[in-house]
Formats: sequence, structure tokens, C-alpha cells
Amino acid sequence: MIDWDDVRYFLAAARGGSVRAAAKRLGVNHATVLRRIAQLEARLGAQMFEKLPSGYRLTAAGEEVLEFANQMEATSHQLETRVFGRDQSIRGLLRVTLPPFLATHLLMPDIADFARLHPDIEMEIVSTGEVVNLTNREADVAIRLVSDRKTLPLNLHGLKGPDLRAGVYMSRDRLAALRAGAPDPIRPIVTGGQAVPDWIDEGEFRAAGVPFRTPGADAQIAAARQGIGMTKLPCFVGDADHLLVRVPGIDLKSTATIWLLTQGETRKTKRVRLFTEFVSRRLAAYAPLLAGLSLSRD
Amino acid sequence: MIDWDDVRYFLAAARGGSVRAAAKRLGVNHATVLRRIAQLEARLGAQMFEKLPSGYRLTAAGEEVLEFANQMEATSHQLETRVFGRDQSIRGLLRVTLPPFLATHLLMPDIADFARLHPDIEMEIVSTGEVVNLTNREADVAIRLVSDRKTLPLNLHGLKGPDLRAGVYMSRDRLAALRAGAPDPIRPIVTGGQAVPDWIDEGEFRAAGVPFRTPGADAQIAAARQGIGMTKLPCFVGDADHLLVRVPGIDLKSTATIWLLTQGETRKTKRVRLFTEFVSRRLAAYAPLLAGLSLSRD
DNA sequence: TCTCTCTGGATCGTTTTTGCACCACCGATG
DNA sequence: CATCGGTGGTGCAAAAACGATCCAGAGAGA
Repeated sequence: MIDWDDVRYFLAAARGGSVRAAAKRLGVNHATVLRRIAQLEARLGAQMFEKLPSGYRLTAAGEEVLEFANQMEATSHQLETRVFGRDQSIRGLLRVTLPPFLATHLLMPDIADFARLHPDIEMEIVSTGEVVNLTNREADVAIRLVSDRKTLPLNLHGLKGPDLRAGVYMSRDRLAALRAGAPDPIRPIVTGGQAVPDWIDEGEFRAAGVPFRTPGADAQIAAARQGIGMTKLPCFVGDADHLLVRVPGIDLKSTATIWLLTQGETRKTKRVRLFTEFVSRRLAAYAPLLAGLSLSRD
Repeated sequence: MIDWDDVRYFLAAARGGSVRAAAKRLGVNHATVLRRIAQLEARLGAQMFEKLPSGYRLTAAGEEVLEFANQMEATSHQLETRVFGRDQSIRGLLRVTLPPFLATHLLMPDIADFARLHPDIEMEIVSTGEVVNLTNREADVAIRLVSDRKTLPLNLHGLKGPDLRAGVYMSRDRLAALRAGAPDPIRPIVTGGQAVPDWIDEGEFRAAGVPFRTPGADAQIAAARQGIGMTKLPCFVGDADHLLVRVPGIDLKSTATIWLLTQGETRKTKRVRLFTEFVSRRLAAYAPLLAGLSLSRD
């Protein structure tokens, strides 16, 4: 009989492409992955990988095994979510994922309030740039921005929040200087790789010159503050920054709707319901701010 | 992340009904099962079993987990059969299951011939009374008796063998005594719990009295040899025994057909093909014997 | 070409897991 | 009432798994 956990190691190696990458994902030493895979291959009596100096590549047999390994993983995740769904105690872990800019500029104080209100809930905020998979139970609640034309995944249950609108902002001082007749060019600030936006031709003062490309929302804000140019920001971010003002003549853009997403059994959990209801109320209160109707958060 | 192998221990405990029974099935110490299940429950944060003095009983949560655990097991078995199906080498393990009386009275010499012919094939004969599950890959080849009106499982591939017929036998000496006019009653010998058979009224000499019930084919043969009464046996068993003769006036019964069954991917294997072809040839040679047309094996 | 970083693999202490021997308990049975 | 076979649970020593480390080799880039 094979050790079922070996399949988990196999899966990590197949995805990581190397023993060391798999070890990193699994949080173990690479020698362990080496041994577990050797053990699995011995018990199955077949080579699952070509052992190249550049890494592990799946053999034909390995490709077939991968299919079933994926299936086992899916079942394992379902198993986990099912028992988690039965958990009706307050005490326990609650993992939330949300876009970084929502965390840093808007919801972190509210999440802190929630944590203070429920000290028995162990919270974990997963706010990396990557979209985490709710189905695989990498998180229990996801706060997502969903473009209005896109549809939600069918297996997720959504609680609709307020709309989020964005504006184009630039430095307040720079705008004053422009009004006074300063000739310096105003450059569009965009994230790397993004096409030149269409709003450069709309405003009272036109952006010109090559775009200023920088990754990360915070870097864009900093660049705008320094007067490099103008950039598109969510209203609640731009309006709250007293060093920035909306560029006159450019309308607000309706970008997306905030959704609170939960998955399958997990939303029956008391912790999840408490959190989604709490955040939902707070978001509703922020609705004017998010829509860009109030020019300051104060 | 849970240890997938813990699910295997959970499954054994859920099926065995107790930690010790699970340990026996898994071939490990019962303390190990105890600890693995405790670990799984800790990681999932839920009780899967009620720990009663009489054993472990599944909780509601455990029942739900069981469903997915079964699914994981099925996937694991599929994974094993898939890689096994790719194995085209002679050397390796080949597990065969067949009814005990076929093994002891007919095929064991042939299986021994096969093993001698292919010393690289490690053979394992699973000839307990229980029907082993081919789908779960507890065996690679099954030699089964299939009643003509029953249908084969769809996922199995069958190679049809000769028909097997049975007759009613009694002690040769006893028959001679009867012909000489001995008055002792002849009792029908049947397996425990079986109804009184219909052939007691057919023969030249009628069976009478309460049935003699004994489990096991070998015990029935011994009882018949001792002259207790008459019993129904496969022809190849009864005809080969010089102490027994067919009861005059009772026709042969057509009971079932011998099938060589293989499953899914495993039949692509060289070992499996070699074995099924070999046994198929031998069975064909035995066809008259099995049909009861030759009165002795010699 | 030299370095730097990636790869798999081997070795060696150490940690974790496992098996064994117990214990207490419960129920059936002689 | 004592016994016997079954249950779960618990220390302790042996065994197995693990992590840290080192090594050789392969590429990439300076």
C-alpha cells in the first residue's frame, strides 16, 4: 500500500518542477521531498520523473499519476471545507484575502475593530497580489473587486457591496503651478506594461510625454505627489490624500463592485457570517466615499 | 495542511469500528492508529469519532468525512492500477484470486507449472472464501464461477472458460451395500443453512432423513466418503475421487461457467496476459473433465 | 573564464514516529 | 466470582524520518 501523503509530495514536485521548489512550497527540507518521491516510485514500481540536472520533469507515467493526484487533492480540500463548515464555535482561525490597496487604505482599521470585538477569532489576512483560490480553502472569505461585466464563479456565494469609482489625480501644488502657467510636461503614471490610458485627452490639462511606469499602487501615489504627472486612483484613496486633487475636467470612472465572497460549506460557519456581516455594514457606510461623492474621509 | 495518510487510518478505523481492528487491517500497532486519528482530529479541529468503551463510532462530522475518504481511496486505487497497467516487464507481482475448491482440486498444479515457467513473476494466490474486489486492486486476475443468468460487472473484462457441471455423489461401498439390500437411510449432505435440495427425489436410491449439514466442500467430501449420505459436487471433484460414485438416475446439473476476469488497465500488463492465456489453454483442455464427460482424470 | 545560482544527491546528527509492554475498564461466560 | 477477550489510553525505548550541511555539476550572466 502506498503512503497517501507521498502523493502530496509528488504533486508539489510536479508543480514546482524541482525537488527544491517543492520543498519550499511544502515548508520542508528538500531531502525529504527527495526521499518521499523515491519511496513512492519504489512502491508503485515506476519512474514518475526524469531526473534532469535542471530539475524533475514528468514522465508519461507521471503525467497519468498527476491526474489522479489532482483529484485526490481536490477531494482532500472538500473534506477540509466540509468539517470546517460544521464548526460553529467562535474560537478558531479565519482567513481573509483582499486586494492590498483595500487593506492598507480602507479596511485595515475596520478589520482591527473586528479583531478587537472578537478576540477569540484568530485572524489571518492574506493580502498578497496573487488571487488565492477559495475552492482550495486557502482562504475562508475573499473581498474582491469584480468588474460589472464579469460573472462570479458559480461555486462561490457572493454578498454584493458598494460600487467603487476611480478618478484621475495629480499633485495639488502642481495643479496650482499649471494654472500659473508653468510649462513642464505632465506625464501619465501607469503600472508597468499597461497601455497608455484614454483619459490623457479628457482633462483641462493634458498629460503628455512618455508614460511613467511604476509597479504598485503606493509607488504611483508617491510619484503623483512628487508632481511627476497624473494617475488614476480609486476615489477613496485619492480624495483622502490632501496632497492630491482630481484633475479638472476628467469624469469619474465606474470601475467595479466590491463583493464579499465565501465558498460552499464555509459560509455556514459562525466566524464567517460574523465577519461578512460586519464588513458588509462598514462597506455600506463607506459607499459615498467609495463612489467619490465626498471629497474627504473626515 | 492535513496529512493525507491520516485519512487512510481514519478510513480503516471507520470500517473496523475500533482502533485495534483498524490496526490489524493496516498491519501496524494500535497505538499508531490512535495517534494518527488524534492528529487528524486536531488538525481538522473536529471530533470524528465518539470514543466509547466498546469502540469508535462515527460522529455526524465523521460520517461526512467518510464520504470523501472513500473517494480518496477510490482515486488512490485508480492511480495504482494506472501505473500498474503501464508496467510491461515480466518481473513483478501478480495476484490471482480463485475459489478454494478450484485451487485445491484442479488448478494448483497448473499454477505451479506457470510459476516454474516464469520464475521472475512473483505470484500471490488469494484463495480465501471471500470475494475480493478487483476494482480496488486487491487482485490482478480473478477466476470466478458465474451463473449463466447473472451478468458480469461492466468495468471488468472477461475471458470465457468452459462450463462447470456438477453431479450427486455417494460412497462406492455404500452404493454396493444398498444394491445388496442394506436398509440404512441415506442422508443428503448440504452446507449449513442451505435448503433441502431437489435432487433427493430424482435418483434410483432416495435420500431421506434430516440433512447432514457441514460447512466447507472438503468436509462434505469426507462425509460422503464415510457413507453418511449423498452430496452434490462439481464433476471434476467427484469423478476424481475413486471412493465416490455418481448416484444412479440423477442427471448432471449445469451450474456455471468459469470466467477469467481482469480489470481496466491491469490487463494490458504482460504478466496478466501471459497468465490468462496460459490458464485459458489449460482450462480448455479440462473442458470434458469439467463437463463430467470423462469419469476419471487419469 | 569566473562567479553566482540553480539543480539533484549523499552523509550525519537529531527529532519524530512507531512498536511494545502495560494499565484500567467493560461485558460476556464458565 | 473469577476469567477471558475485547475496548481505549499511556510511558518508554528502539527505529525510522527528518533537517542541516556539504558536494558535484549545469547553466546564466558579467
